[in-house]
Amino acid sequence: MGEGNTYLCKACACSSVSVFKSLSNEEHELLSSKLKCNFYKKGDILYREGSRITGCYCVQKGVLKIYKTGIDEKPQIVAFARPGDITGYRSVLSNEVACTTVEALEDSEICFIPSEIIFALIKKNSDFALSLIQLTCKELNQANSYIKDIAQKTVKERLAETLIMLYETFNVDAEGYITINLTREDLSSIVGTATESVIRILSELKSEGLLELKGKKIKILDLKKMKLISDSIF
Amino acid sequence: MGEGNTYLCKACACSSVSVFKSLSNEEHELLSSKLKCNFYKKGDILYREGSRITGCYCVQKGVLKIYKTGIDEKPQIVAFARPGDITGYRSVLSNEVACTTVEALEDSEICFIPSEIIFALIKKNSDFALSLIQLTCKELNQANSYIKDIAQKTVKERLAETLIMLYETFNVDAEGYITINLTREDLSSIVGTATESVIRILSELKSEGLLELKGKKIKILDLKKMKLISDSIF
DNA sequence: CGGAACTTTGACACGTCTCAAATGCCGTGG
DNA sequence: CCACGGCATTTGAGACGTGTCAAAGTTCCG
Repeated sequence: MGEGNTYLCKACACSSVSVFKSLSNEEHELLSSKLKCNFYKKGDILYREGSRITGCYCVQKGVLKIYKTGIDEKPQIVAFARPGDITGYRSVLSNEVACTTVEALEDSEICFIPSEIIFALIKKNSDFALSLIQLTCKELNQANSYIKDIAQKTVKERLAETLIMLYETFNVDAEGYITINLTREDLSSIVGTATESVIRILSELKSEGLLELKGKKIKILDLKKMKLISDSIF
Repeated sequence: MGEGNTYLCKACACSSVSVFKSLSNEEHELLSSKLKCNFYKKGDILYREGSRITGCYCVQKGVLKIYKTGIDEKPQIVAFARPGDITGYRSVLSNEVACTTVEALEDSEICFIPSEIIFALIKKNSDFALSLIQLTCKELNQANSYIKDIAQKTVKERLAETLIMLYETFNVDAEGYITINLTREDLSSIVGTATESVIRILSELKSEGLLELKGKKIKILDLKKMKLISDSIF
């Protein structure tokens, strides 16, 4: 729960990336002057499902996992947030309690943007409003696709799909391993399966020569075949 | 594929319900003057996944099913649209090809709203923009919830959940049967399972005294118990 | 009235989950 | 620095849910 020092953040990633690109100079000023950055340690919770939040969060540095809590407290990861991404805007804009829990996967640096600013910008700048709409539309479409996949694909196909998504979202380190530190349990919370199934299928994919495993680290050896599996083409 | 007569629609449901409630009188005028209504027969396709659409659709009368096409052309229903609902706005706003196919479940009357109007209204009226954002946020949250459910619940639990959703969305007729005509296959395309499983579990729920079945028609006898099942509490 | 589409039932195979136990890894505190 | 305890990972065995295929029955609609 620690949140370290708060400092004013003049020119953080938030103002240069993502939905804020349509802001005028003046509006950027307004935004920057109101931002507060915080440090979060790995495992810290930014906010919990059901709590009321008073602004949204823009990732400067680090990675967040965003999940809903299901049966028996089992989490279902619905998204990640990387530098440049914002989260919490849904609850802010709909003026409802948070519908997900957000947790830092690594030590992170996060800007807080008070609700008023968001609303003011929407009122002032219709391009910004449009950007926000397009952002939510894109996420909505991804969510619908995932519903289709999770309903129709096998666990192996979904795991392949998830690994490809992680590969494309987080890139790889010098050795070719995907640059994100997820436990097997985290993986199962994305794929929507049991942890043991993830483990078994990972080693199956390894024995088929498609993956290399080193502890938690995963390297995709044959992206093409992985895509075939993910697309149920075998 | 028939689309019947087109007529100008001065004061249709679209202008009184849903996201358009924040429009000024003047804007209502503008909107109404540009609307074109069409009739669609049961089974008609409004547009297909992958096609480019030039406006969005507002349901006056009837019901639409909205689905994505998956493995082996198997459809996955992601939403319905009833009178007052609009569809297609996602693709319009993101300026992308349609990400779903939309089909009339009954004979329907649908207004077409050209893209320009939508964009003009967003530019002019920030409250309208905000309404649109809130609409997409709500749908996004529902989609995320459904991801969690489909990943964690059994078919029986999801079927119960689906029936409750249909009950709450479409109400019941004089005899208490849910007012929507879905085939067992449609049901399986919502729940994300095989048609035979739907059939088996429906009759299981019937034999448990929770449902009454008359052809395609379904009556919920014990809503409370259905909710318990849906919530995995037995 | 006839044919097509939809529904139902049964048998069977397979994927996936659960539970249990063994092993490995890592950080904490002595 | 090492030993300990706890947590994550791995493996196995068995049960159960669900999907598939096939065939018969039913309903719907032209």
